[in-house]
Amino acid sequence: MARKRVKLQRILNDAHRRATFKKRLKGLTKKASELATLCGVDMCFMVYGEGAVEVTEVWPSVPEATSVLERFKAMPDLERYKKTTNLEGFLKESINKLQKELHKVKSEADKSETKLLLVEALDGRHLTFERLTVEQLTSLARMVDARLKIVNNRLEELRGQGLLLAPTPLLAKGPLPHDTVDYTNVEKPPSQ
Amino acid sequence: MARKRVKLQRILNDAHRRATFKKRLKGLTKKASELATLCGVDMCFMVYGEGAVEVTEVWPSVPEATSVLERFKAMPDLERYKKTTNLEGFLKESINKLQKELHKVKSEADKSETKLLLVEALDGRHLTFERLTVEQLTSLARMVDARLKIVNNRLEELRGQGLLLAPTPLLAKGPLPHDTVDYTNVEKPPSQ
DNA sequence: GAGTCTATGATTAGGTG
DNA sequence: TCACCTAATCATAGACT
Repeated sequence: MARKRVKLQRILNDAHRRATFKKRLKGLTKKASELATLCGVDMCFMVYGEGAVEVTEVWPSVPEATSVLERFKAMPDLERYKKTTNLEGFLKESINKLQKELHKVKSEADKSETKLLLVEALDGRHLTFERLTVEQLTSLARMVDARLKIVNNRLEELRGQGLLLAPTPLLAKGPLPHDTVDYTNVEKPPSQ
Repeated sequence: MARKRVKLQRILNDAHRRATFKKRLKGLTKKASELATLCGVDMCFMVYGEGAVEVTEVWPSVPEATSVLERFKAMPDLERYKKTTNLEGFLKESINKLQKELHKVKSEADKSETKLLLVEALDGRHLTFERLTVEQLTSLARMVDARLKIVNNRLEELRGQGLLLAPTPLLAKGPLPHDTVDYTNVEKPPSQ
C-alpha cells in the first residue's frame, strides 16, 4: 500500500515474501487488537506458515486463543450446517428468540438482585460479602456510591441554605478507590 | 484513522460501536485475506460478540477455519462433537434447555423483586431525601460511606487474590457515567 | 536478515441523505 | 440502520543501511 500498488498474489521471492509477512502480521495484529478493544469483543487469530504442521502465530496468546476456541468448540454447531430446511430455520429462530429473552431476563434479575443487596446493605444486615460474586460487589459498590453522592449533594444543598453550620468533614472527599470499576450496563435500563 | 484520532477504548455508544465494528471487521478481513494470499499462509480468525451467545464471526469460513483449527494442538477434536447428535435433535434439545433456564431465571427474578419490595415496605424507609433532617442525612451518609468502604475493600481483596482476572473489561479505567444511572425503584418507594 | 525512512496508497471517523 | 462521501490518519512497498 505504498510506493506501488501490489498485485494480490503469492509473492514468489522468498526474502521479499518473508519481509512482507513480518510487516503485515504486525499490521494485522494491531488491527485485531483495536477491533477487540474498541468494540469490546473477544477474538483470536492463528496463522500457519506454508506447509507448517504447527501453528506459527497465535494472537492474542495461546491461552487466550484457547479460551476463545473453547467457545467455538462448545458452540451449538448451528452455523456449521449449510442447508437450511424450514424446520431447521424455525428451530434456529426459536433458539434465537429464547436466547435473547433469556439474556434480557437474566440482566433484569441481576438488577433486582443488586437492588436487594443495596437495601440490605443500607440496613446493615444479611450481608456476607464473602459470598458475593465480583459482579455483585462491583454493582453494589456502584449503587452505594450513587447513593452516597445523592446524600452529599443534599448535604451541600442544606449547607448552602445555612441550615448546617459546621462544614462537616464527615465524608471523605475525592474519588473512592473503585474508580477502576466499569459499571457499564449495570444501571442502565435494558431497553435503550 | 480519519477525521479524528480515535481513543483506544471501548466505544460506549451502542450504535456507534456496532457501526465501527462492521467497518473494521471488513478491514480486518481484507487484511487477513491479503496476508494469506501474498505470503501463502493458512490462517483463520474468530470474533465473539459481547453477549455470550451473540453472533460469531469466523473467517475465512467455518469449514476452513475448522480445518485450520484442527491443527491447533491445544484444541482437541471438533469432529467428536459433531458426531454426538443429529441436527434436529440437537436443536430441539437446545430449545428445551433454554426454556427451562428461562423459566427458572424468571421465577428467581420475581422472587428477588418481591423480596426487595417486602424489605422496603417493612422498613418504611424509602429515603425521600427531601424530607430527611440533616442529622438523618448525616447518619445515612456515614452508613453508606462505611458500607461502600467494606465493598471496596472486598473488591480489592479479590483482586489481590487474583480471583479477578477480568478478561472481559469488567474493570475499566476512567470516570463513571453518573448521568446515565437509573435510580428508578431504588430511590422511590413503590407506588403506594 | 533486520531496522529505518518516506512517498504513497489504503483505511476509516464523522457526517449526510 | 444502511450506503456513500471525503478529510484525515494509518500502513506499508521499495529503497537504503
